[in-house]
Amino acid sequence: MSRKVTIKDIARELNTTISTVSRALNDSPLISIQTKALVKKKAAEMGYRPNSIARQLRDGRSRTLGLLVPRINRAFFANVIHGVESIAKQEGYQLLICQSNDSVEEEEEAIKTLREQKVAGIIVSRASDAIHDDFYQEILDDGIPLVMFDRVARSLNVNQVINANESGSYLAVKHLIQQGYQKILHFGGPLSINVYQERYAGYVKALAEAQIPLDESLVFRTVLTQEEGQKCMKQILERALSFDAIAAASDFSALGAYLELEQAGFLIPDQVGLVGFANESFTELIGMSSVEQYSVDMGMTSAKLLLEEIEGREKGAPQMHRQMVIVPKLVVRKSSQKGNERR
Amino acid sequence: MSRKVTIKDIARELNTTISTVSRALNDSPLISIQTKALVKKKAAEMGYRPNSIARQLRDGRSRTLGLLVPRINRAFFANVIHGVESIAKQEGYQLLICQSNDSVEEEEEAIKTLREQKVAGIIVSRASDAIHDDFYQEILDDGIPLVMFDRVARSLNVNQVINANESGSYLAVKHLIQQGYQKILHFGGPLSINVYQERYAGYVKALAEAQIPLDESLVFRTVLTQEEGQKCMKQILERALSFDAIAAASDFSALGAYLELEQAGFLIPDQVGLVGFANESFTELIGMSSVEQYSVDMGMTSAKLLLEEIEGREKGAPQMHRQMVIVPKLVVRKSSQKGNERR
DNA sequence: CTATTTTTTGCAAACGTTTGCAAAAAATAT
DNA sequence: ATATTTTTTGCAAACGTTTGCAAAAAATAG
Repeated sequence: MSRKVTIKDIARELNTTISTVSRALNDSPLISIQTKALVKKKAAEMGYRPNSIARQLRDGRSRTLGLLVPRINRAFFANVIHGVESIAKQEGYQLLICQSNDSVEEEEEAIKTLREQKVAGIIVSRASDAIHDDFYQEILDDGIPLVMFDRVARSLNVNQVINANESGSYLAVKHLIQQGYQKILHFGGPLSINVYQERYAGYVKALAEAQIPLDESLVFRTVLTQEEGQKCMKQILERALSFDAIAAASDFSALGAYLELEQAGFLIPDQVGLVGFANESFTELIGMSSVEQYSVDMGMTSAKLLLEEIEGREKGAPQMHRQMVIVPKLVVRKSSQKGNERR
Repeated sequence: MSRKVTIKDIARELNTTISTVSRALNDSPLISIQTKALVKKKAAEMGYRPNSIARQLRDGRSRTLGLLVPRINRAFFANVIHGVESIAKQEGYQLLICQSNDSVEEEEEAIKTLREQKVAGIIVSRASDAIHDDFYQEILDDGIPLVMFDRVARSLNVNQVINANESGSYLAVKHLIQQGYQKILHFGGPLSINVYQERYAGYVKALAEAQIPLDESLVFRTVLTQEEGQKCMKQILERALSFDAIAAASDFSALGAYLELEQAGFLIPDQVGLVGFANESFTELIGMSSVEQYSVDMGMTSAKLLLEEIEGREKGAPQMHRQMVIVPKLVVRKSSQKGNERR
């Protein structure tokens, strides 16, 4: 029935004008308490709901944040979303969530629609096949508040929230070495993505420190998904490559390897040590060591950073780009502890 | 620099009017191909981006769908979101995603903001502590296109996409019985939520069919999370309650039980059989039988239903409320197959 | 009781679109 | 050439808000 009640309707009922109604509902000091009460009562009575579209159009800003992730149904990103959402809600912002399905095209498409929606700012983690940064430079040039997290464009002067990936990976590999493993494989991702480049660097660093010569034939690129991990492991076994541990840049590829090894009858951790990355919830269940990334905090931090930027701009504060680095933690479980060396 | 380019700016540059520009950009047949080309070229050149806020205000409908789930970081819902998102994107709709954190208050709050955002329609799965339906009746009365999925209000005349929960649960329990288990516990949820009521009904039905008398002391309500499952299991063991299997209405509570049993030295499936519900990805890893719910399809179906409803209204088609029932599948794994009876 | 100040209200413009209707321009028919 | 039709363009209103400024009402001062 009462299709849509507007402030106009309320004004008519009350024999007053829309300005009065608007101000009353917004608790403007210009309005007497009596009228305020009157208006509010009538508004409630008539079932008035503010039209935020109209409001947004009127005053430019939209109180909606855009959030773009590679995939929603992955624990890491789901947790980040959760973190962002909690802060956004707290500050009265809506969230527009998109996924790029790890494709640059979809990523650019999503950004485009987010911009058309006039979001107040954007939080993004890049697709795994992203290469160039000019796209984001453009967003910055246009003055859209932006925060990148996890998979970022390091070269860009932009707010970013990242993991100390190198040190996380370093910790993992160092741990493997301390456990007595010698020939450690690395399952990594494309070096064009900061996180994989950095995790690789951590691997290299730990080996160097232990004076183990780097053997590039032990390094496998773009082994990130469970399928890829399993397939890669299978090929390695077929080729009878000699190794005794795997430091994976992804829990999923580690899982693939784990399943393949188990099926092939290898003993973990006695014959092969295994460490993943991200501490996805399944790792606990199968006793796989991994690197905790504090994903929820990452989301909360990203949201806070973005909101500060947005509000700073509104106040005309000097612009500033911050980089927050979250220090990860190695979670040691069974998969990387050789029985005879367990303390 | 070029803060925001509007059709007005384009019109000025081209010495024409906004109506022409608008029509040209929208490929109206009223405009000559030459002007269309001219306008489009200029628009691209000036970096014009349509302001969808203005567009939405102008023509009422918003091409944004509201999606409200209890929790984002849970595989089932993440997959549903994924499904909804794929259809929405395909049809050119945005998605506004909210979570209720399983609280009715937050749920109502979220619905309120979704309505203020003037979403074209809403897809919702209710909080686990939801009781009454009048809230949703109101939304229906206001003519907002609505689809409920999974946790729905069965009594309401509203579009719904649900699982055949009863038959899923029935299959699970029947399977346990066939495997030779006799004293089967049920870990359930509040009966005010359709899914738990129905899963309980399936449990009851399977027992009745096998002529096993129903023993209410074997039924535990509100054992849904991993923590609850673990705690409940612990108490059961302490009380030395006699049982040989568990049919859980949630994979998470089943997981809790699994861990507690394992810790207590019980053998699964030899001493205790276990079946969960939802087929969360971790179930495969630990070999736990479960009921597949086709979550991505559920999301896609919900989105399609909602879009049909929305477009039907625009065309003034007769209103209709559909109920889609997805038939679940029992996935049998190790946790419910007694060694000696394995075929 | 009038003059001044303070408080409260109303008018009207603006945000960026889309679109019905009228007007102008171009094309066709006489 | 003019009259008629068809194609293309422009004018102006509308969507529901917020807000600067002027006007009215109420309160205070003289």
